[in-house]
Amino acid sequence: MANTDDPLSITFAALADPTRRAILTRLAKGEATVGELGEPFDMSAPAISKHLRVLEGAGLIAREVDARWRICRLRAEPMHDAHDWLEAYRRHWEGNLDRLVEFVERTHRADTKQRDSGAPRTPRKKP
Amino acid sequence: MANTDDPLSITFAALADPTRRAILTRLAKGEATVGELGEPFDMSAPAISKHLRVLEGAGLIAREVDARWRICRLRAEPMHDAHDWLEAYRRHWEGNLDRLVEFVERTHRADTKQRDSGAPRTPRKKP
DNA sequence: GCTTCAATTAACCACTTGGTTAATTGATAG
DNA sequence: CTATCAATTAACCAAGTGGTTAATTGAAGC
Repeated sequence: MANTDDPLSITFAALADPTRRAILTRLAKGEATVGELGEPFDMSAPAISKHLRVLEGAGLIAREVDARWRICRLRAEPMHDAHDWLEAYRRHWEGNLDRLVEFVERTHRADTKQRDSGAPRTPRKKP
Repeated sequence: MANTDDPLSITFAALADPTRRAILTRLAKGEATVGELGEPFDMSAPAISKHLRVLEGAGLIAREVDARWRICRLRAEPMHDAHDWLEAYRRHWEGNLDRLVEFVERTHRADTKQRDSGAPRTPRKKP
């Protein structure tokens, strides 16, 4: 997920790591220093620093310098777009719509020996 | 994001690519063959095949063999957990709660020369 | 000035990712 | 049997990831 990737890809990529998600969960409870954020993890300080850079690159956290400390805060806005993107698929998991389609499709084929669905793809030629 | 990663990480990682998201969007409209899915992209067939493997590994699609063709279908269930995870942060982006906290915190510090927030982190010792 | 401490940067490593071209598998059509 | 076609696998490559240890920066405290 290079720096040239689109914002949504960068957001999803940043969320695709349990350490980073745990850091965001911690920050949801309030600001924290880098040291405090890294304390729960069996991981070196540079490793935490890199995770924070990824989160900052995704716009999911902001860092502010306070003397020797860097105070991190959650910036949840990018999650909004990710949430919206997923929202569009809600009907597909609610009520198991896709399983229903599959079931109907499967039984139909068993009867008539042909594939079909509500939004049929362009038929392949079998001359 | 190795195969040993947790399901949520695998889901987010699978979504962190615009080609794969476009494939899912296409499949939301109905089943399709691998060839049909790859047609819109300026990309080789093996590249599409790899993307489909990632999506299948995340449980986001299912493939069924039909003669020479592989019919792909959307399986949106894994998105449900991702959506739920993000949902927990809704209040942080709605109403710009985090910006509010930052504002209050910033003005407070300007007045009293000390940092503080609603859920304060453990204070650092400055002996 | 010297030390200590928080954090980052530098350099390195093993592994993954996203793409390529070439070869392979399986089914269909003559 | 042979040719064709959909799709995958194999082998390869450049770049990115997630981690390490060692070195560096910058502010604080005596």
